[in-house]
This record gives sequence, structure tokens and C-alpha cells, in this order.
Amino acid sequence: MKLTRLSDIRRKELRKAAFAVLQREGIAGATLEKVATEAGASKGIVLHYFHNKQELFEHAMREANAELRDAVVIRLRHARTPRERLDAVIEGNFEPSFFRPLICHAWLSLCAEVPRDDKLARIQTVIHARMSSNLVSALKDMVAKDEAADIALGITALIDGLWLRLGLQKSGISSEQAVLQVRNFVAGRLALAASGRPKAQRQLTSTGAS
Amino acid sequence: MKLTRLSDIRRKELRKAAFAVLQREGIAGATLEKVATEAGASKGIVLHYFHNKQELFEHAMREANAELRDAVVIRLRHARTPRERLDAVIEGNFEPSFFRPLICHAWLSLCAEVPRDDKLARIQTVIHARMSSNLVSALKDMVAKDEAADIALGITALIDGLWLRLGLQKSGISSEQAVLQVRNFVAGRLALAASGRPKAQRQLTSTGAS
DNA sequence: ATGTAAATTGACCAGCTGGTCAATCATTGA
DNA sequence: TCAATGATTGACCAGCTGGTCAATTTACAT
Repeated sequence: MKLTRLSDIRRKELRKAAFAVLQREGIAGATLEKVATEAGASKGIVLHYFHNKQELFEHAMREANAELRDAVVIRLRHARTPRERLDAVIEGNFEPSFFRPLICHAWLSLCAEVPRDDKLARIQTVIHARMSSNLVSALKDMVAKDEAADIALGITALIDGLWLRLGLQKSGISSEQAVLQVRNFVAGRLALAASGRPKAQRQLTSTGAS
Repeated sequence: MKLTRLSDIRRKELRKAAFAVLQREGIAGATLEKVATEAGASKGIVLHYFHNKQELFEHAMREANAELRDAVVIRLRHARTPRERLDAVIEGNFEPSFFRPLICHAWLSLCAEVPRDDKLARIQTVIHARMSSNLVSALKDMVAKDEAADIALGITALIDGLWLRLGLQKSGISSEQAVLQVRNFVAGRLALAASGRPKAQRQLTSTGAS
């Protein structure tokens, strides 16, 4: 009854190596040979533990997300009030040790393949569902249910967008800036929800985007 | 004095073909042969008009962005008040004929290569600077200058995030939803700015994201 | 018409790709 | 001790890649 079988260790090493190569080379330049070298092994061993290239990178995406998820879960454990749960999700998603351009680059490369890889798409769906669920669970005590869902969608989009900025802009933003930006978004939307309108404004100032 | 030299026409065709292939195949699967076939030409002709593969896709990114930029510029031309200019930028970025998953997929693939292609990085910088400038120019009449910059950053990130959601989620969001989401963000932040604090809240509820 | 420059093709190449496979090497349980 | 199982390697392959190039066709100014 070994807690860590050798195969599990190797597989984890290879997943991490795959993600590391993705950071440097992008999806177009990430080859099995490079992953093997990164892990200090031969190409054959990679295909011994993973059925093919696609499967390897699917596991790399799972691995990377698991770390982010844990950052949120740990903070969520210490959260008591809805507000604290909200902050746990927000801060967890910008955990300074993860909120790094290189990690964003690798993540972007994986996201870019989502349309052509059903497994990757499924992982994305799960990630988003979990995030949405966490957020709505905290928000449902503060605003109406559908308003909560709408704000949650905004938060997830804003988080993704701030990550994107980190990866694409040379002088990327800091973890603190990002957290502050999301907190202000929430504060603004909550203020709006509290200030009268049962639902946030509809096309009052519309000039017709169809 | 021809308005459209043959070479310009070909180059435009090839840029569009490159972007179309990017939509289907992603950056990893986009080959010169496929681009040539998409354009109804031979591979040789692609390299006759573009020095190499990288240059081709750099021009593809410029081409795609130019269309989005024009959607904004046209709306901006009819805008009189700061509020209308704001809406012009927001609605332009979700122009229904462009706000499509396939376009997002191609765009994502290009963004994923930004870290390894200085020209792509430069284009991204220009795009973001233009967007930021447009937004701040409209916001500076409504709030303090640095608050305007901060809100503009939030808007750009939110727009990017909503695009990402469109591309990654099976049941993507609609153009109208996206516009509404950004409008509510702006309304919330403006309400916050007007309701007392000279600058949006700082770490009042912080639990320490370092 | 005719000569020149540009457009276009397809053959060609060396290098790399993901993936297979037979042959070793290491571990371990009995 | 020794068979058996799994780990690991490196040789090998067919197919595709970006890129070059000489040859041919087309367009056009004179």
C-alpha cells in the first residue's frame, strides 16, 4: 500500500515538465523531446506514461489548475462570512506565487487549444463551474439570486482579463492591483444593487449595438 | 497610380486566409500549405509575399485588429458626449458581427505567441494603448485622472475576459450581455467614485494577499 | 509586337515530428 | 535464486514542416 507509486511520481514529473516547456515554447513549440529533456528522461518514457501528446498536455492543464484551486480552497477554509469567502476566491486567484507572466503564457497556450480538444474544453467547463459556484454561494446572501449570477460572471471575466493583461503586457500588473481591481468591481456592483434598482440597469443609454 | 496594386490585393487575401486557418487549426496546426490552399494558391506564393511564416501571422493579427478598431472608430465618430464615447468603445468591442467564438479562437492563438514574438507584442501594446487612451479620454471628464486610468484598466480587462468566456465556454455569452456587463461595471465604479471616497477603496477588508 | 519585370508554380530539401518497437535494465515477490 | 513485471532506452520510421530555387507564365509599358 504505497502512498506514492513510482508511476505516480513519474507522471507528476512529466506533467510539470510539460507545463514548464509550455511556458518557454508555447503550444506550437512544445514537443515530446523537449518535455523529456526537461524532465531528464527520454522521449520514449513520456509515451510510456501518457498515451499520446494530447493526453500529456491535458494532464498538464489539470495539474496547473489543481494548484490554483488549492490556493483558493485553503483560503476558503479560513473564511467565515460571505464577504470573506468572496475575498478568498479573489485573492486565491491572484496568489502572488502563481500570478506570474510565465504561468499565464503556458495557460494561454492551453486555452488556445480548447476549441480543438474536447478534454481541455471539459476541464475549462469544470474550472468555470467551480469558480462560479464559489462566487454565487458567497453573493447569494448579499443580492438577489440572478443578480448574484450576473455579478459572478463579471468577476470571473474580470479575473481572466487581468490574467491576460499580466501575460500580454510587458509591464504587467501586480497581484495587489488585480485584487483591488476586482474588489472595486464587487463594491461598485453591490452599491448599484443596493441603491434602488432590483436589477442593474438595462439599455437606458443604449445607442443600439443591435 | 493604381489605388490597389495587385500585390496589395494578394497580401490582403493571404492575411485573411491566414486568419481563417488560425480559426480552424490554431497556431500549432496552422501551416503555410493550409494557408495557401485556403487562399486558393500555392505555398510558394505565400512566401513570395511574406518573408516567412512569422511575418505572415503578424500581418494577420494587424488585419484582424484593424477591423475591430474600425468598428470602434465608426461609432466614435457619431459620439458627442463623454458617455457616448464610452459606449462607442464598449459597443465597438462587442460588435455582433465580430464577437464570434471562431474569431476569439484565432485571436487567442495569436495572443499565445505574443511572449515569443516581439512584433506581436508590439501590436498588442499599441492595441492596448489605443483602447486605454479612448477610455481615459472619455472618463477624465467624469472622475479624477488616476481614477479614470484605473477604471479604464478595469474596462479593458473586463472586455478581454468576456471575449475569453465567449471562446472558452460552449454556451458563450451574447453581444448584448457583454455590453451590459461592461456598462454595469462602469456604472458601479462611477457610483463608487461619486459616493464620497476620492479614490476607490483601499485594503479596508483586506485579509492579506501579501 | 516585344521585352522586361512581376507573379506563380512545383519540385526539392534537410530537419524535425509524433509515435512504434524490440531490446535491455531494475525491482520485487515468492 | 529466479521468473516476471514494469521502467527505460535508443534506433527507427513515415509524414510533414518551413523554406529555397530554377523554370514558367502572366501582365504591362513602350
